[in-house]
Amino acid sequence: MGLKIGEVAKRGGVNLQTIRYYERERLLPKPPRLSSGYRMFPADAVHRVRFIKRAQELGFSLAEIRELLSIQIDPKKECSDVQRLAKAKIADIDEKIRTLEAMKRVLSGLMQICPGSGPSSECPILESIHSAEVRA
Amino acid sequence: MGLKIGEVAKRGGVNLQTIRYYERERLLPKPPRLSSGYRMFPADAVHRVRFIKRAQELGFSLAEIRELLSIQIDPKKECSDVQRLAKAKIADIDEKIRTLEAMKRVLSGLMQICPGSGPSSECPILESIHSAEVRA
DNA sequence: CTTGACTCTATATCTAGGTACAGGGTTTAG
DNA sequence: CTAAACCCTGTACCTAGATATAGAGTCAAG
Repeated sequence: MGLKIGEVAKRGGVNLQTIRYYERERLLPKPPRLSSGYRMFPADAVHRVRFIKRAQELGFSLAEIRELLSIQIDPKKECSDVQRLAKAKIADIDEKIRTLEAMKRVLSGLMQICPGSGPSSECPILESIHSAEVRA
Repeated sequence: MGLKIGEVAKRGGVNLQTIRYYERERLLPKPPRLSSGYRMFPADAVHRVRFIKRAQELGFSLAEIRELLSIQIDPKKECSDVQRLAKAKIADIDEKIRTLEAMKRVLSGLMQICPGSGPSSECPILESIHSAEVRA
């Protein structure tokens, strides 16, 4: 019973080196070793790895994921701790979206005034970049 | 006539090392040197630096900015080349916004089902991350 | 003429999240 | 028994966009 590192990596859908990296970064607990020194992971290490990848997809950094994992494990921690992190992350996401929308507005505006032909030396897009400012 | 590197950095609003970095990365042309080896920049190097920072604010990478600059300088290049880059960049931005909105939807959904109190071991947010999937 | 501000090159460091390689030891199938 | 496939540690490398440091040379003011 127990999985060797290659199996955890394959089932978790990540590179083998990534498993060792997560262990170093304290995202996975240090597993017991065989007498040969081989790591033997409990089966739920695979779930842990997938949790990490899913949380990354949701925009959490590894540092934040480490915090989520510690909340999950610590029985003194509460749901509200998780909510706090989720709320902060939503605010982050909103901020990023606002910035991107501002960028898009500026670029779209420039596209409309550019004739799309003629020498680039007179291109209004290039001219405008000289004075463009993005604000979220 | 001509500016030393520190002056260009100060007026361009960037670190002095950044000027040398931009030169290495071919974002700024190699300036002539005094007999001492000091770089002497033409006055418009400052405009070039500001152009780079503005384009970064618009979401262009340094590689893309290098291309924008080459378009601007090459008299054979056309406005349409600039439009092509701007259009691609808008598509990039849209893609990023869609991804972020998908993340936000997932997180917001999780927030709503979480009671906000009780032990984290039963937190539906944590449980859901185990099966969450983000799609733009 | 000295001193402080400036510049030079080359190299190292940083963040974030990994990936790759070298040089070994172990396990398993045949 | 041997060879492939696996694992170990330690170290180096990668992207992107810079920033910092070391050690040396130069310039300008008083």
